[in-house]
Amino acid sequence: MAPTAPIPSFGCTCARLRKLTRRLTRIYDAHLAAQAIKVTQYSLLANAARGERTLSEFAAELEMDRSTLSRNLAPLVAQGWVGIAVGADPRSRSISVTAAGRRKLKATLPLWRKAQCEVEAVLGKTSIGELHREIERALGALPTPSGRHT
Amino acid sequence: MAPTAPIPSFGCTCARLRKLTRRLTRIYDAHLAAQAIKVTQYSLLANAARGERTLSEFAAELEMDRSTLSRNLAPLVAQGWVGIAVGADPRSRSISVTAAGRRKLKATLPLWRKAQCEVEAVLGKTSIGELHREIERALGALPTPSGRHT
DNA sequence: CGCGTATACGTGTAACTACACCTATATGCT
DNA sequence: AGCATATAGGTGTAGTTACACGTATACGCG
Repeated sequence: MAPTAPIPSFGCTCARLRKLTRRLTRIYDAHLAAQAIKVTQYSLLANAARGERTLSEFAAELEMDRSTLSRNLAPLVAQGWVGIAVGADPRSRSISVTAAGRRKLKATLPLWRKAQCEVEAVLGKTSIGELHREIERALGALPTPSGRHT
Repeated sequence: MAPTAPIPSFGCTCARLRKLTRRLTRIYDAHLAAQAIKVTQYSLLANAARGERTLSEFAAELEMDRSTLSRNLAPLVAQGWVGIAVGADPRSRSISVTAAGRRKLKATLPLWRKAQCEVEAVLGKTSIGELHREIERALGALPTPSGRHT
């Protein structure tokens, strides 16, 4: 085959998004490193601080696999920032932020803010607004994980 | 504590982006599952098909850690889709796509296209164009991994 | 030629991510 | 009460991601 066929996927939305995610994550993580916490963990902690919920509820909000969330919480629990207790339904687990977790959030907030500000500065207020709008639009339109099969 | 201080990070660009990435990845992976390949692997394979390069060059293009790329290539090598040979400089590794890899690409392309089309359909041609533009704009503005330290 | 430095990779470690499958408990129906 | 089914989590396995550090080879200078 002479033309070798035009193999695209250089315009793969998913790949482009993943590349951007890699870059952004590195920037945030660099800022948060001073508090020895990653942006993924900080986000989790901040979200958990919104109120006590079960693992399933939390996972559904984040649209993350329950097992993924369970494992991502492990380091936070190990640091004493998050507590996991048996819920009303003994099958469920209630996720809560501890006092230490709240202190950690408070200590990390300025660093996160600096990261966010840097990104906004580099991108420009308008541009980041557009980016957010597009992200939200996509999140609004794209199908949600829906129900698990098994 | 009544006010508890306004802890944000619900507008964290990184977190929103990661959420969107999770959703998109699931969609693409669902389509590609019929060919037992993930979108990350397909992207890697398609990119590798652009020409033989060293690991470092490839990693720089993808803005991915060399060690990450090395490990992500492992499954592709195991499947016989990608070959890794010692380069001109014996320290370097030359990454190439095998004949089997090209066949795999050909077989997978329609599935990827369906995934991409579904995303475009759900988002709408205009919207996905905007999303891409914003992603590219961000990629153009944000600092590149720059130099490794060590 | 030999030594110091820079470069190219690999390994160790750790976290993020998801699917398949297992266990335990709740719930509804008979 | 008893069984079938559904729901909540956990474990196994595998892949994605990056940083710190180690090894090997190249390269330049004395």
